[in-house]
Amino acid sequence: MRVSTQFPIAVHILLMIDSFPDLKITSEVLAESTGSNPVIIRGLFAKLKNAGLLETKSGRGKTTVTRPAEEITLWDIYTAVESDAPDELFKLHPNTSETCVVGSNIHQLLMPHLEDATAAIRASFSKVTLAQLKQELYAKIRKAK
Amino acid sequence: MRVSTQFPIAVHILLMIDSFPDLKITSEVLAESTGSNPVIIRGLFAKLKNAGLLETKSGRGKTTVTRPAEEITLWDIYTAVESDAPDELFKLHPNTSETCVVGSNIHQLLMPHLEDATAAIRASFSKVTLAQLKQELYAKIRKAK
DNA sequence: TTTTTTCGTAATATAATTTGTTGCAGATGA
DNA sequence: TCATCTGCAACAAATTATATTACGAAAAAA
Repeated sequence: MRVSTQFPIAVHILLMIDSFPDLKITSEVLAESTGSNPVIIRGLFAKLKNAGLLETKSGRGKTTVTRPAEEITLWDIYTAVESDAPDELFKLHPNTSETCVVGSNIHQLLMPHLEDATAAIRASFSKVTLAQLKQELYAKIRKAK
Repeated sequence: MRVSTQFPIAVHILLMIDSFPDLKITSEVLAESTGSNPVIIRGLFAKLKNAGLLETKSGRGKTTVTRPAEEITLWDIYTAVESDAPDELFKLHPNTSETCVVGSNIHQLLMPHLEDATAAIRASFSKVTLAQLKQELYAKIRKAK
């Protein structure tokens, strides 16, 4: 099982923008901070905008989080950026035999259990808000001082 | 998030071997049924043996499931075949900036939540046994008749 | 003991996916 | 009008997953 790195980067983006509303946080700055590159960031901008979590302006690097941080969960961010389809989370093998009793049934057999696991992930991620992450971040910064 | 196809294939393998103890189920047969190929199957044999779920004999294609189907869960199979490390399930971006407050903390910040999500998956998969899958398979076969 | 069958594993090749790069059009505000 | 960014397409590179070939070793049957 392998997730792309887009999810943590998306969290990173929202966290930075929401934490430092006065700074000019461009795709370039975020690329630097995330260790990614500007085009990936802009692609994530697009996805996050699409999910109604972010607003961008071309001119002056003014990106804003459109919802209060208390109302954005990790699951919101996750689904903004990656598919939540159980058979994409847990990939199925495409060429199972049609003639074999197991082969012809395995996908349907597994599917409800993959859906359950997906629901479990959703429940877990839904409990954590961006606001909470911000607090945890501040706590870490205070501690480091 | 993308899982490899190894997990469903591993389930497929155990299901077939346990369901048809009288048939000779070789890596070749399984390759045909799963739509994969013999070497992949043998690699999974090795992992499943390593996890104490399977026994193989070179000579006569006699593979046996070493535990009762009631005592093998989807999670057992999953961990036999794939890593259960939270930061492998949900991959983190490797090159975050050390100088940025967010960049230098994001991994530690996210980790506990990824662990929670992983635990949720474990709990979900742990509820389903191979015996249950067998029953569900039989039910499907009966229905199809 | 010889033959047959099948697993075990390494080496290599192919395919799929992800990530990174370059380039430029189109917004936006100074 | 100019500098600054986003948006997006096209392409390149890198990583990962899957498939193939090949051959030795183990086990059982002839």
